[in-house]
Amino acid sequence: MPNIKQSKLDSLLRAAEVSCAENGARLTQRRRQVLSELMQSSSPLSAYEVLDLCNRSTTSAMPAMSVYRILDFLEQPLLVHRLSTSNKYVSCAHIACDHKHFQATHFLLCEGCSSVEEVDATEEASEALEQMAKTVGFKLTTQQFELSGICTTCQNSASGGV
Amino acid sequence: MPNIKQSKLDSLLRAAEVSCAENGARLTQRRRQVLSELMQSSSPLSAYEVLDLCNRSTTSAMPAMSVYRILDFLEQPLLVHRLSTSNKYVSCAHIACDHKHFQATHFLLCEGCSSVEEVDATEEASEALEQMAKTVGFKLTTQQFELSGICTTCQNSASGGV
DNA sequence: GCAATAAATGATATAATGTATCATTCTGGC
DNA sequence: GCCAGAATGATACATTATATCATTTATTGC
Repeated sequence: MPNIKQSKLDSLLRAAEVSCAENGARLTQRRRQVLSELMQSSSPLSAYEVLDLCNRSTTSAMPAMSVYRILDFLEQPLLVHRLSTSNKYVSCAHIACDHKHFQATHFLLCEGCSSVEEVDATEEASEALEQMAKTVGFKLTTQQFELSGICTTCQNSASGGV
Repeated sequence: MPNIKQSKLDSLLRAAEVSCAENGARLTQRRRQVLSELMQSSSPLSAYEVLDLCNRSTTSAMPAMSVYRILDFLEQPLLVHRLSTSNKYVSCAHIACDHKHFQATHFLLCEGCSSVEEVDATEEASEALEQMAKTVGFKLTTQQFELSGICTTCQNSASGGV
C-alpha cells in the first residue's frame, strides 16, 4: 500500500541524506532502505515488520540485528520516532521541511486505520501537564505522548476505516 | 525492599478482596500473591519480574502463563495498572480508599528512583490535550500518560536517588 | 593510490518476552 | 457427591531483542 509518490519519496530521502551529512553521519544503503520502508508505510511498523519489508524488496537478506541498529541510528537525527506504547516506529513528519523539534512531540494514533499524526505540543497542554506534575512535587523532564483516538477520515466513514 | 508495613499490606489485600467480590470475581491465592508482590514493590514490575518474585517466595513454581493471565485479570477491576511505555505493572494507588477512576489516570515516573506516582488528570490538562487533537481533526478516545520526571525526594538528594 | 583505522554490516547464537493449547484441579450450586 | 464453569498447570512455541565476533565498507593520512 504505497501511500506516497515516488517523487515525494525521493525528495524525502534526499532531505534525510542532507540531514545526516549535517550531523557528520551517513545515510547508507541499508539505512536508506529502512527509512524508505517507514516513509512508505501508512502506519507504524515494528522492527520485524521493517525487516520483512526490506527482505521482500531485496535479494540479500538483512539480519534482525541490523534493523535494530539502524532504527537506533535513525532516531538520533530524528528521522524516525519510536512509539513506546507499541514498540513501533514511524518516520518523522518533518524531514523535508525546516521544522525544528523545539516543542515536545505528540502522536495521535487512529484506532480505525492505525495512521499516525505527529503534532507539536501546545503551550497550554505542556503547561497544564507541568502544573499537574507540580502538585505532587514532580519536575518533568520529557514529554512525548501517544494519544489514541479516531482520525477525521475514520470519523466520517461510519465503518471505521481500514 | 519492602516499602510497606505488613498491616498496611493486609488491609490493602482485604480491600482488593472486597473489590473483587463486588464484581463477582474471586481474589484467589495466586492472584493475591501476584497483587501482593506488586503492592510491596516500590517500582513497576515486568511480568517476569513478578514471576521471579512469586517463585522466590513459594515452593510451587508458577508458570509464566499464569502471571500474564493474572495480570490481565487484575487490570479489569483496576487493582493494577499497566504502564504501556515500559510494559510493566503497578498496583493501583486507590485500592483501599473510595476513589473512583472518573478522570483519566496519569503516571509520573521518577527517573531517579523508578518510583511511580498515580495522579488524576486535571480538567485543564485533559481539555488542552483534547483541543490539541482537535486541531488536526482527531477525537480522543483514551487518555493515559506516562510522564518522566524527577520526584521530590530525588530532587532533594543531589545524587539522584537510589 | 594504498595501507591503517574506524564505521557499518553480516552472521550466529541466545536471552527475554509473550501466546496457544490442552490437561488438570478447584469451586460453588444442585 | 456430582456437575459445569472457572482457574491454574504444563508444555510447546512464536515473537522480540540483544550479545558477540567476523567481515566488509568507507575514511584518513601518507
